[in-house]
Amino acid sequence: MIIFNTQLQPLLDMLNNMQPMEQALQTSLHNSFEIIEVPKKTIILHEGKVCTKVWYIVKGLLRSYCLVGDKENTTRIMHSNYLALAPGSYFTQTPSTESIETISPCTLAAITYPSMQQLLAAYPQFNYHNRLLTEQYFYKLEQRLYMLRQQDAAAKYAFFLANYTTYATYIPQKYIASFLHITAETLSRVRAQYKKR
Amino acid sequence: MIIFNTQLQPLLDMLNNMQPMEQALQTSLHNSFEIIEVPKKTIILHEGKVCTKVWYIVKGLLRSYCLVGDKENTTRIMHSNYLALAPGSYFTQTPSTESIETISPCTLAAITYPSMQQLLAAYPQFNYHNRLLTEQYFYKLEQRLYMLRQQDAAAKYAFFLANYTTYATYIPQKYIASFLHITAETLSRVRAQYKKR
DNA sequence: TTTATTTATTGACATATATCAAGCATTTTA
DNA sequence: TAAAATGCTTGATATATGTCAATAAATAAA
Repeated sequence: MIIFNTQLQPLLDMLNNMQPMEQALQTSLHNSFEIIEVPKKTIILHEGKVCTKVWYIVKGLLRSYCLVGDKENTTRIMHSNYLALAPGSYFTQTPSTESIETISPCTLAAITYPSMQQLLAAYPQFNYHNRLLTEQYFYKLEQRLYMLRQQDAAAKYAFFLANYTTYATYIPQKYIASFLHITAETLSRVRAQYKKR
Repeated sequence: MIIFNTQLQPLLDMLNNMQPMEQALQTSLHNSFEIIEVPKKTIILHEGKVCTKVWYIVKGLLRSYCLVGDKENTTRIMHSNYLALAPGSYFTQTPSTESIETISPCTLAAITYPSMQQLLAAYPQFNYHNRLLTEQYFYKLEQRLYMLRQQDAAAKYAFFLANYTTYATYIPQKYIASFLHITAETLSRVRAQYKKR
């Protein structure tokens, strides 16, 4: 096993864990990523633009959001060792309906759509990892739908806490609220109820 | 091009349209499906059971649903030329959290998980179709999330009408209501408002 | 067809959550 | 550090939607 002494190691570990990758693939993969440092509150993908990259989150928190009427809806909250992208836009290479923004200072590893396609073509084995990742994200997407189907605000927040425990503290409440599709005021009241017990 | 004079032709056409399939794959695929007739209100996948099949819908309407508290939530409405499955359960071959039920009498073409895996192993090309299908379903899943994020019941129903026009008439309202995560009474009132104009 | 069952509509009322507003707390900026 | 900006909390009130109930309509069964 090659050891790349970089911030990409957790990503390579995660992929090798799914199915060990041949060395050439690991090297190509490693060389395809560009590490970038991004300050807080930076929009890395603007609504209306095509999502031409996938960002592996080395460190930090991000969220994606879209406008519904005049309201901002947080659609995803993304943390380290997660891939950030706008799937609908990335898959079809058409304009995105959502934006992606950093919540905290982030270290990201970016790979372009063409690079990814090249890797998939050059290393058929890599399609397997790709498929498993898509399936994992599919599952998470289903979970978010299930969250919105909870009975009331308290149940939604309980669901959120159960699934985002580790990061909950670092995410501004207003984003959690818009993620749960409730107002910041309602979330504040729900939390006040929680504290009482 | 081979012509299979059966009810599977639309499925083969759809797949060939993505990327022409070699004849051996088309034949194997064709032979892997079993056509079944299912009456109305039949549960083809029970919650708690593993989803070991994918059903291609030749004719008819189905829905998937899950329980949230004591309420039944319709999670998907599926129509002809669509694949019915419980993705979370199928991908991981673990018990399903949702059931799948026919809304009308259906003609279905079923393929088992092992058969599908065999086809994917025997015909690497078929992985491409598989990936595109997954991406398409991913997109639809995102759409349903977006629907639930609409501002009010009227907006949700408008979204539904815009995306399910063709089938809207044939789906019992109570299922549409639970799909929109509103009560049947609220949906009835929203529709009454619509008619006024 | 006639009856029974299920589904849809409508009204009265209850309730959860949104909205608006003010004050407090925290973070950012100068 | 002070000032400004942003975010959170709490209260008063409005409103959309849920709940319950009764009736009508549509569908299924006898």
